[in-house]
Amino acid sequence: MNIGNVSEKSGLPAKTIRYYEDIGLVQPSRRENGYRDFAVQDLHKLAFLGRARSLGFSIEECRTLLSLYEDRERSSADVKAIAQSHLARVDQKIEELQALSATLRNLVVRCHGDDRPDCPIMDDLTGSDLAETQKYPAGTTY
Amino acid sequence: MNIGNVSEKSGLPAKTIRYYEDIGLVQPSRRENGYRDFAVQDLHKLAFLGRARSLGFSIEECRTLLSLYEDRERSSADVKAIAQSHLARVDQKIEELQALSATLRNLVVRCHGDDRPDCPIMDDLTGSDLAETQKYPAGTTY
DNA sequence: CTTGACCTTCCAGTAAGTGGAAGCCCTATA
DNA sequence: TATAGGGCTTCCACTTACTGGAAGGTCAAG
Repeated sequence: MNIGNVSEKSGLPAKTIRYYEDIGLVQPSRRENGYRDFAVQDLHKLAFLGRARSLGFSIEECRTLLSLYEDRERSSADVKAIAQSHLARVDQKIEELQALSATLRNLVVRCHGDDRPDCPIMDDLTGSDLAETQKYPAGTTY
Repeated sequence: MNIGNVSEKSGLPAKTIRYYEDIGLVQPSRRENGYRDFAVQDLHKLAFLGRARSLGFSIEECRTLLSLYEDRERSSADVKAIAQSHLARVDQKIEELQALSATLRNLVVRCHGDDRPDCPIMDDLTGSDLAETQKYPAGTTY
């Protein structure tokens, strides 16, 4: 199979597939004319990678998952561990973004959004709602 | 003020401050010995940038916010627009991650996590829960 | 005079690709 | 048979927002 064919079937851009070869995730053979020649197994691997990436696994996690994928003796515990730590990262990120969202939303609703310069968002960014003494402790010189 | 001093006061690493100068966010003057010499206004700008970055605004948004910060005639509407579109992006990201989290969680709870190779997570990644005809439509040749 | 903390610049690397240029290869058609 | 097109190749640069490190100049203290 040529790369265009594999690209279409796997849903991955040809560029990405070449990149995956570069970093050793797939090793297609070559024809005499230099064209890559993908086996069905390569296509399966690439589809696997596409799905794993779409679930947010990092390339290095994908590499490990791929080796587990090819290991008939694997323990599901090893797979689960990777998924679990990824899930934890995702959930952590969600929490961070939710806190961020709350802060931003609060600023946005308090901003009039008119043609005057007064702006609680700017006030937050400039720290102008903090006491001067907190921003620049007494006795500070520059 | 030397960069170390500004770094400490703004909470930004010296490396980051130099980078911000590189991309034109601050323009400290130079002493005879080549050292950067930051004015109090520079410190304010850097603190502003630190806060804006911590709220997730991109560097380019920060650049715009900084110009609004320095514009006494600005409209709060301009500031609000930036914050609002950023908020929308954040909320969108949260939704994506929540969908992702749900999918991962579902896979994780269904995985026994023992020493056998059976694994719903792997099944998802390999698409083995899809009908073969869906994966490889009849008549497909490689 | 030396030591150590600061400061300087420049280069490289991060994650995971994406865009583009220059140049083969293959097939169909005029 | 010449040529046009589409597909394939490699290589380089760019993206975001820094971060690490090397090599070397500067400054104040002891």
